[in-house]
Amino acid sequence: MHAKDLPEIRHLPLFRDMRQASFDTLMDKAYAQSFPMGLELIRQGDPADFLHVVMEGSVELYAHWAGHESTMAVVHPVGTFILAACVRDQPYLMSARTLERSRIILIPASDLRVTFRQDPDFAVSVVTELAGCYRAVIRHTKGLKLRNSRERIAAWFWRQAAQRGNLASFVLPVEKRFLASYLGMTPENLSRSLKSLEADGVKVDGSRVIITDRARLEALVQPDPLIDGA
Amino acid sequence: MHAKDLPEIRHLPLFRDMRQASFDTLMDKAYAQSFPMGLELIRQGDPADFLHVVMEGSVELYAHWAGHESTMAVVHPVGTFILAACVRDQPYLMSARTLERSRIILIPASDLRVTFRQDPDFAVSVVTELAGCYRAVIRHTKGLKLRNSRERIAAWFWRQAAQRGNLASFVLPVEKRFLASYLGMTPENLSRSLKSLEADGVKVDGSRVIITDRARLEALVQPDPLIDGA
DNA sequence: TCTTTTGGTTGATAAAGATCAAGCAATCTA
DNA sequence: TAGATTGCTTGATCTTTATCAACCAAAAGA
Repeated sequence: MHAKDLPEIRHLPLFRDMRQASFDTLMDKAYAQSFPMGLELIRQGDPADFLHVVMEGSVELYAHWAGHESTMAVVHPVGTFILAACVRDQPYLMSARTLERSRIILIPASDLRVTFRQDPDFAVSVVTELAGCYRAVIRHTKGLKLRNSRERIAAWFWRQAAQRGNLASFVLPVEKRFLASYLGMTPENLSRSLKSLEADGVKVDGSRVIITDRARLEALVQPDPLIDGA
Repeated sequence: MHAKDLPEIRHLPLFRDMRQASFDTLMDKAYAQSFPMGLELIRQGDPADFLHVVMEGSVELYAHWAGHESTMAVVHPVGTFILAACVRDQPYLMSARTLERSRIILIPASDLRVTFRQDPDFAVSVVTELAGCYRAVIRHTKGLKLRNSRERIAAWFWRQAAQRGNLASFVLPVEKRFLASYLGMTPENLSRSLKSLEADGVKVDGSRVIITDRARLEALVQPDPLIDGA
C-alpha cells in the first residue's frame, strides 16, 4: 500500500466524507497489488472478500452462464467495484479480469462492514454510492431494453464525447469486442453497425472515433438523462 | 395511515432493525392512500418525493423512451420502491402505475434522508436494502443478456414455482403482456414460446401455469443462483 | 343478458441480429 | 525483421424476434 495512493482514494465520493480515523484504520488493513493483463481477479460465485479499487489499468466485470459470457461493466481508475457483494457478505455476481496491467487496492470486506457500522458518515457515503450504482445499472438496462443495437452504439459514443467535454474525436478506451458485449451484441454486429453509422455523424477508424456531425448523431441518439446519465 | 399497517411495515427488512423512535417519527409523517387501477403514481423524471410501500394491490415500474415502453419490475405487497431516487434526492428513473386497486404508504423522502443520518441502525438497513436491489437488477440484466427468450420464460416459471415451495401449479400474478415486457420480448413472442414450452415441461392455460415435468424444465433453465436468486 | 372492450392468440411477413467461415491488418514475439 | 498471434472486418446464411393484421375468448359494463 503506497502512501501516494491515499489522497486519490480519499478523494473518491465513497471515502471523501468519512472520519479520518475510520479511513486510516481501513487503509491500514488494505494492500495494493499489481496484476498482469488478463488475470482473473474474481470468479463469480466466490465469497466477497475484498472491495477493489482500480488505481491504474482497467478491469472488466463479466458474467457467464451455460458457456455464454457477457461484459457487464469496465472499471477505470479511480473506481471501485463489487461494493454490494461486500456489504451483504454474499457471493460475487460477476467475475472480474484485468484488461491490461493494473494496480488494485484490496480492502478487506470484513473491515468495511465493521467500519460502516461505526462511522455514520461513512454509512451515508455507502448508501449514496450504492444508490448511484443501482441507478447506473437501471439506466443501462433501460438502454438495453428500449433501444436497438445501432441506437445503443450511437448513445454510447454520444455519452463518451459528452464526458470528454463534447470532444469531436477520441480514442476507444476498450477493445471493440468488450464494447460489443457490454452493449449486448456480437462483434460482427458492432462492426457492421459502425460502418452504417457513418451516415449518422460518427466515423470510426481503428480505435479512433470522430464525431463528424453532432446534430445528426444527437437526432439518432435522442439523449435522455434518465438513460444516458446527467 | 392505519395503525394495522404498522406491524407489517415494521416487519420489512428495511424497517426491522431501526430504533423505535426513528420508526415512529417516520411513520408519523407517512400517510396511506388508495388508488384505482391504472393510475400513474410516478412519472419518470419527476423529483423523488416519497418512498412508496405497497400494502395491497400491485404496482408496475416501467421505463419509456422515444415511444417505446418497457416493464422494469412489478412490486407486490409488502414491498417498497424507488428507495434509490429518494436517498439520492434525484429524479425517478422509472414511472410507476397501479396494476389493480392498490393501497400505498407514502413516506416523505426528506424525512427518510434525515432519519438514516440520525439512526445508524437504519443506515445499515438502507445499505443492505440498496445492495440487495442492486444485486437483483444485476441478476435480471444477466438473464436478459445471457439467455434467449425461451430460456428467460422458463427460468421465470421455474423461479415462481421455487418461491411457492416447488408447487406444480400456480396462477400468473401479472398479465402476460407485462410479463412479456419484463422479460424483454413482445406479447406475440411470449405467446408462441409458451406453446413451444409444453415440450419442455410447462403447460399454460389462460393464467394457470402447470409444471408438468420439473426435471425437463430444469434442464432447459439450468438454474443459477447468481441469476435466478438463492 | 347482450354488447363492448380488452387481452391474448395465430398467421404471414419482415427485420434484426447471430453464426460460421474466410480474410486482413495491426501488434506481439522470437 | 519474419513469423505468429490476435482482434477486427466482411460475406453468406440462418435463426430469432418484431411487426402487422385478423381473429377469438374472457371479462366488464350497459
